[in-house]
Amino acid sequence: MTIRVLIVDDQAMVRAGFAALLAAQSDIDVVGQAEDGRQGVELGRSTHPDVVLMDVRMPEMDGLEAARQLLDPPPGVTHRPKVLMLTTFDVDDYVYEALRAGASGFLLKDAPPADLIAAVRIVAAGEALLAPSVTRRLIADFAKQRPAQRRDPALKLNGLTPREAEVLELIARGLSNQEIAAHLVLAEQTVKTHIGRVLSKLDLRDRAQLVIFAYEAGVVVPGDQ
Amino acid sequence: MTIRVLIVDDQAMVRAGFAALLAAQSDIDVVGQAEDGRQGVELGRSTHPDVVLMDVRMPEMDGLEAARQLLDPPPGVTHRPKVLMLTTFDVDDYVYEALRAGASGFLLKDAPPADLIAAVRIVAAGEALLAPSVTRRLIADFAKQRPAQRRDPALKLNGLTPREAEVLELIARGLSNQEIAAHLVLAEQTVKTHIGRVLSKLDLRDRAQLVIFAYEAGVVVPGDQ
DNA sequence: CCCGGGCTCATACCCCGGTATGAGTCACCC
DNA sequence: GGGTGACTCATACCGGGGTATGAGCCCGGG
Repeated sequence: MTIRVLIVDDQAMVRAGFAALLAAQSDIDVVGQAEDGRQGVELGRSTHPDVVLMDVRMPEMDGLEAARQLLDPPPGVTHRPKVLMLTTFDVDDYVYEALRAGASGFLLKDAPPADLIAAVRIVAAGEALLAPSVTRRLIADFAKQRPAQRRDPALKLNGLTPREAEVLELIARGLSNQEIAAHLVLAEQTVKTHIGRVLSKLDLRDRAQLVIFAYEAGVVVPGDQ
Repeated sequence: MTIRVLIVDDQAMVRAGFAALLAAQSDIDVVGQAEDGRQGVELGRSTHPDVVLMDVRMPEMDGLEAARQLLDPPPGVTHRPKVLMLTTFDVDDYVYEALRAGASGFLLKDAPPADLIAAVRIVAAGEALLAPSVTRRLIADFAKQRPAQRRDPALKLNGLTPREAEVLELIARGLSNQEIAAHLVLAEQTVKTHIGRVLSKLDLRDRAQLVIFAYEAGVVVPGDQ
């Protein structure tokens, strides 16, 4: 079972180098080469590679956009290759863009050839791999935006009772007082009472500020419903 | 300049294996071995290693807690080693805990010896490195919680006008209509008009849901004020 | 030139949300 | 047994928020 690889890079010499390197592996087939993003997307659709080596900076359509199109195909297109991004420069925002788009890896072109080959195999296997400097950034970012967020029952809900915390979460989900009452099988007034206490305990004004607090305190987290 | 390494693992054979492997490298010194977390923290403080190889599961004090203590030292202790977590099992929540605590890497013990050696060097150099399966999880998580968030001027604010977007952000900061009016030098009614249009465009009900939308869409981000 | 969209504002209405006050039940603890 | 705190609910008030309607201003584009 050979790994089908598509190489997308605007520099002919780079393409040739990678192609030669990879084609020399018995388990890897280079099924195509493209010199810009647009062509890369086309070839990606027609040659259905397992792995696309994608340069970041390219004329016509950059690697990020091309990766997005390959990874989020229009209805009808079923094939989704793995994308391994490559860059000459020591990264920056590109990385995050690429990862958000669903890329499986991010390597610097100055990596040892053996690393590149290993990377292709890893990515083809459904795993992922990043250049060490990229990994460091990602971890730092990850740690920063969720600083040692202990998941204990009691967050830092300044002395909220369980019931109050429950109400707070429902508010942060966008429910009205009536809906909360229905949800918890309570009278609407009871809900109001709880909310009143929460507001005073947290020193806030209205439910909009409660929602803000919930997000900032990690009671709810963007993207989990 | 040799790399000073401390090995923390409850299995004597594992310690011996790693020690032999690493000590054979000319640029690596094994400066100590510990068989549980508590001892690991002690030795970490006294032998000031550059890199700590830390097993996750251990009696007495697990690797996570030990890593936390080494990476977030009490006042007075200035030394902060890099921590490279090791595990036998294919990971889970441990990973996230470890990364939040500031670990520089996470490897599976079944990785090739050459990988372990390379990892020590990478981590010592201030970079980071993860096992491919871990990398995949981290990326997936990263991509999920910030889904393809285009950073262009226009987010995905379903056709909001600039003014409307501005109002939305102020709502997401917790301001009342009056305060928004004052802030933008407008009549309160004008603010209401804008909000009304935003609500209908986004198909939402009230300002609380607007706040939720703002966080989910990345108009505002937890922890940036 | 006129048309449309973005922005502004007024008047008027209604209801949800938040406040105030008081009170009843239950569980737990000294 | 009395006290405390969590939870429940009622009645009553009112002000902010959201809706509806209509209108004027300015700008850029057909």
